[in-house]
Amino acid sequence: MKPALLINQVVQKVRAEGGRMTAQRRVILEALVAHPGHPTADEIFASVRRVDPSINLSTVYRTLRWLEENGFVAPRWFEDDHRRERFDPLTGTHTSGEHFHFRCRVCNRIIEFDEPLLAEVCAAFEQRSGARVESAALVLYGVCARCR
Amino acid sequence: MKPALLINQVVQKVRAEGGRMTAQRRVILEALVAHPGHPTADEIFASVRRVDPSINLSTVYRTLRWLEENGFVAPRWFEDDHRRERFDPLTGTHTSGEHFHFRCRVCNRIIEFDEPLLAEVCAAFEQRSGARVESAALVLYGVCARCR
DNA sequence: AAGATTGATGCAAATCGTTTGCATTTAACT
DNA sequence: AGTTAAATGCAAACGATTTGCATCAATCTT
Repeated sequence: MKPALLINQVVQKVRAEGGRMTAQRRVILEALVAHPGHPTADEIFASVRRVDPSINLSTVYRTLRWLEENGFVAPRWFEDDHRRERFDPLTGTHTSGEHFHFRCRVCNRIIEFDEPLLAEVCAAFEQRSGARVESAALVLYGVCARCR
Repeated sequence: MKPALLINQVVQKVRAEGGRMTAQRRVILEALVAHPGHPTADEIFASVRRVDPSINLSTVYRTLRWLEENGFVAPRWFEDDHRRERFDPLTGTHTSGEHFHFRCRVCNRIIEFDEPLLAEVCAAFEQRSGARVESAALVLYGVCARCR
């Protein structure tokens, strides 16, 4: 459903920026790709440590920030643990403003969906208010099918 | 449009809970009522200090938490400064799940709206996924009419 | 293939918003 | 007025993220 973010693309971009493809970055990327859903920095850190225990948390953060700045992941926050940043690997299958999240309060899983009505909601608001809408974040909270 | 949260109601609730109506709480409440939009704790703190410079920031937090637990305000986070908690005075004019926010990235103002389509979006998602939706948070980001 | 260059790392300390423990104050009861 | 427990002020703790800096190592040079 959601094709994995391709490591090759990242390598290419790193080099294009005059950066270096380090062992740490490779491990972090692999952890991110392998992770289902929207991991936090220390979930990634935990995976990464199993492969190379010498990797530091700040390296994980720096790598995730780099990925964010270069459009490979997007930061997300959800109302329950709103302080922990979560990283949403971007795949190009849906662009920002066109998809939303559902978070199950039982299993904490996050489900991603496209929602055509959302565009209408934005358009309606623009008309009514005179504002220009540039992006939208919709999060639904509840209990997923599996947990009911 | 948005009727102010009534101090009398709070006083009533405080007493019902066996609590005390202190001078500090009164000042904080007045600051909150006087504040347009969705202030942060230290915006409230700043207002409050002008009236009584001896009030402490932790008292502001404790009071806001109490208001939150008793349904007088709701906590909100927006993507730009996602770390700062904002306090949304609840008025009973619209209930949770039925209203959303627009945030202007120029003036940082937050505009609140009801949006009937949102209920449809939730219903559509429930049908499609089998999940039960309990609440929804929709935030639009862009430039408001005044700032264009 | 060895050396130079400079970007990335590990570590520890800093940051920022929010919370907490505790001794003291004070609102509301008697 | 005196009692008592809730609320305060203060300072210290917190948890997630960031930063400065000395060191390490990918890539470029030769």
